[in-house]
Amino acid sequence: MIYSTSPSFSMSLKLTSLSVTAPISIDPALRASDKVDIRQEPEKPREVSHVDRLVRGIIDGFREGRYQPGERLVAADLAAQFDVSRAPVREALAILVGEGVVEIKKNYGARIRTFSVDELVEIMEVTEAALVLGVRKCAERIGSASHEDVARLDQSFAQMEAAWHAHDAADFVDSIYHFHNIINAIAGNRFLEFVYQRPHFAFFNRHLAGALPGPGWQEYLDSYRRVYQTIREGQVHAAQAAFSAHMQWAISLMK
Amino acid sequence: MIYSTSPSFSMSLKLTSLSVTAPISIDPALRASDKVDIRQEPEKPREVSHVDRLVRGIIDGFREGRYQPGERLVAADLAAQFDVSRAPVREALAILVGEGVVEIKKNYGARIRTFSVDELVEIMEVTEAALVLGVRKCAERIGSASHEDVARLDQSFAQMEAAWHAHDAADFVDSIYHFHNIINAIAGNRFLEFVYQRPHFAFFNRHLAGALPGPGWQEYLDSYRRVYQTIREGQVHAAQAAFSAHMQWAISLMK
DNA sequence: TCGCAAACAATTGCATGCAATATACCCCCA
DNA sequence: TGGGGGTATATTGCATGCAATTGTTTGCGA
Repeated sequence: MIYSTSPSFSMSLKLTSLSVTAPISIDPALRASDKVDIRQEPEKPREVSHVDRLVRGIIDGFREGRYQPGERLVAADLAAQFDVSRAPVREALAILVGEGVVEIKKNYGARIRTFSVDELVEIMEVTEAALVLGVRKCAERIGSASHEDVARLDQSFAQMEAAWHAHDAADFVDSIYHFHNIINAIAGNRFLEFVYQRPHFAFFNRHLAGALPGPGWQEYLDSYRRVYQTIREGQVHAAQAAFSAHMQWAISLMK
Repeated sequence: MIYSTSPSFSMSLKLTSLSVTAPISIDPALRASDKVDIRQEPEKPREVSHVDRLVRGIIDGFREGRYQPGERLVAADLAAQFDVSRAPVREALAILVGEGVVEIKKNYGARIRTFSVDELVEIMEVTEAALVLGVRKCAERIGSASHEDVARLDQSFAQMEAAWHAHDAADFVDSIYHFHNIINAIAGNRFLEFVYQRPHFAFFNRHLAGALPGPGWQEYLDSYRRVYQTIREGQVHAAQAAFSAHMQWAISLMK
């Protein structure tokens, strides 16, 4: 079967690789919709395009602190850093502009966007609105979820606790992002997964770390423990309420 | 004041032009956040890049039926159609891939994505979750909204009614999209505006038109009238409930 | 007639080059 | 010393070219 490496699959792979951020890897099989001859594609060594590498690399670079918010990004420099020409760099930057992650100033360069507190609050509100859907549907479906999914949820919350105990705000925010990705996956709404995995959500999420290790550090984990436990117990309404309350509290804290 | 055409503004303009779709034009002044010397920028004849034109042109082409879902898009052809080289075409396609609007098959061409009913349902659920935030905050703030904003809301609903009476599903869906954009603007959450104006929402929204002029055509407008009226009266909870109920009803209709 | 394989054509992915232009620097002058 | 103007520089935006790779077609054999 030479055509097992179906082209539509390679594309859907590309799509996820564009939207997903470093530590989170979503099973590609989840995304494949129409074609049926989809499997893990063992032979191909995951050939990603330069554009994919660049988009990931730039976002990861930001997440890992290599690029600072507001920092100037010059296409030629990036091309040199990633050892490619400026054409794919420009395509990657175009994607990131569309994502709202970078701005391009003509004849000057791109730069990573910054956000005011007001903007972060607004982002939080929208994030809450979207994620509460995932929390609700996840709690509804946790009873019929696979053992692997439940285990991943447990493990993810454990990671969150670990990051919290280590007082590592960046890791903590990352683990929350990861936690919600698993919730969204169990919720079974692929579009929610897709939206939340868009670079701008991952990117904006990272921005929140800056405002985080504030006075409510203790409360933050407690809230998420409530969300986690009510989800595990399938208490749909309680989970939803716990999550919304947490987000509203976090928002009020930011102001 | 020679620096009135501030660079950050030209960028935010570019961003909106990337994300907004044809018939909907959001007042750029709404988007300008930090800098204050923002005005309609009268001297500059709105110089858009080729990439912007292409992104808009392709999405509009889809919205207006020029490109069909699943249709093959060849970069060289698009370059000829828009009278540019393939470089900006590739950048535009890269953006649209990131948006989930097109897929690119290597050495074959791009094509406009199609969606199953299941996927459309999932999209509707996320859309509801996001838009209900706008409906709520709009109802909260309608009392202190400017006369212009209220007038735009009224006018938008009138347009919706007109499209409905003309039995034009595409126009009707467009006017709903427009209606929600105004609601989001009044709601005052710019990130919600930004997210909802992303090409993939505009694009997905258009897909819904195909499933629309079904059995509940009458009910559809009635629902939105309830949403509109309760918003106008500032009945926060009722508006929220009316909108959610409508969406749930629409979703159940699709299954 | 059907299956299969090899050659062909078409298309993408990427590199490179050049013109337009915004920014930054420097020098001059007050 | 501070401000203003002109030049130089740096960077983008876009066009073009080429190689790699895929889809398609055609021809051959069973």
